[in-house]
Amino acid sequence: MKAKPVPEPDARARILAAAAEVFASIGFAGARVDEIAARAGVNKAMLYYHVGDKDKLYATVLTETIDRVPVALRKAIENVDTPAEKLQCILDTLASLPTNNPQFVPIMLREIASGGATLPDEMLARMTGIFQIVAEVLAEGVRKKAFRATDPLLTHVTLVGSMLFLVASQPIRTRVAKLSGVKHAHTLEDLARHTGNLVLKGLEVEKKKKPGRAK
Amino acid sequence: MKAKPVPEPDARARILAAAAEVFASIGFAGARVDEIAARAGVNKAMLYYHVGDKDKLYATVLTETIDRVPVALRKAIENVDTPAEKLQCILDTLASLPTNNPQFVPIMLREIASGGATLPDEMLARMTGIFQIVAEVLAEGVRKKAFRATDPLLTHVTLVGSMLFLVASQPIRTRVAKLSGVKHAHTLEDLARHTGNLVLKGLEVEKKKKPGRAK
DNA sequence: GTCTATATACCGATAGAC
DNA sequence: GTCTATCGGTATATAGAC
Repeated sequence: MKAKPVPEPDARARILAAAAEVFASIGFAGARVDEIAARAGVNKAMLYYHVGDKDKLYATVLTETIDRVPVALRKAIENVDTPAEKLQCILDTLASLPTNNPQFVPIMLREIASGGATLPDEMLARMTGIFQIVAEVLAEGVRKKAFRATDPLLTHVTLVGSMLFLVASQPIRTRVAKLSGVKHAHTLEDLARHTGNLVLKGLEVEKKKKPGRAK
Repeated sequence: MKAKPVPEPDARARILAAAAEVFASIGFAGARVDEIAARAGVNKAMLYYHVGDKDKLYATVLTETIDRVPVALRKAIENVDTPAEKLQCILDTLASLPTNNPQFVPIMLREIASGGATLPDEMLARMTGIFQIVAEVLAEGVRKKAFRATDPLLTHVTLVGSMLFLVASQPIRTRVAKLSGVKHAHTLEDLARHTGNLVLKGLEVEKKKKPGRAK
């Protein structure tokens, strides 16, 4: 094996990191290639040389950003026993995204807001990787009689969506809390625990009740 | 009282409606004033004459779009008895937003994604109107021993966030479902009921349990 | 591989005729 | 009130020297 074919070991990485920042904070249309280059400390022409045009830049950032999430989720639940604890671990991991992968949440929110209009099927397939993990845990929970049977896709979106929303709304929530004089100051762990307490209970099987009309 | 000072009864309204569409689908930075004018069927110069520049246009759309929501929520719960039913009504109303106020969800998602960086305090105060309603219902539920006491702001965001996310992700979810061969085809009512079943249970008071360590 | 300088296009905004 | 024509600014992208 020969030496790395990549020149300037980290120029490309710096460009992608800067691009992720800018795309996350102002979106694709608002992002300026000049600013990405400046933030990466490279000449704009070098940005085009190393990565490509703006579309290529965004696609690359999107791919790398999304792909890190299923990896983190798998790792988080691999040594956890019960399905309920696994879901809580998934929530904890999502809450930690701003620390480890700060661009994921805003970028994903914007993609959802535009209905994935510009997302190629291949990118959707990557997003499905996250759903697969949650779906597996839900199925395991149902199999072990810990969860009631729900629509996996809807439950996944409810769980992940509320978590992403909670995380993304952190800055706005802080301002709103200040304006209305409400207490705030929640850590990211607080958010995951609150969501867990609120949502996971809805998954529990009914212990002993009247038959009731089930759907 | 004299006749309407506004010329061309609906030109301004058509402009605002077109602007809402475009802002919702591609965001502020991506929106083109020319396209908004074209979609409204007015000359671009008239757009500037009737409404103002792009910033003014967006601020106007944002104000009108947000303000419609608390009104709809108040109306939805005014003749409803129990707090739990009120929350379900709120979810139903949020689920109906794509029908009555299609721009609200994508616009709000984008604002959250950018951390409200460009939102003036006055606009935040308007958003607080939605939170106030949910907070009132939550407080009523706690007072009537129907809900356990939770952090109102976090619970509000969890509830509304999961609902908005569910609604906004409808197009992407449809594509994902098709790609992974999962069943989909949910009506907006299905979404509200699913969220209600999942989240509202987490608010119920524990009937009879061991004291446990609270918080 | 690196950088300057520039081509090319587009977009927001308005001047000014009617 | 309405519209055409256009100005000025800015953005993406690349050509070409080193």
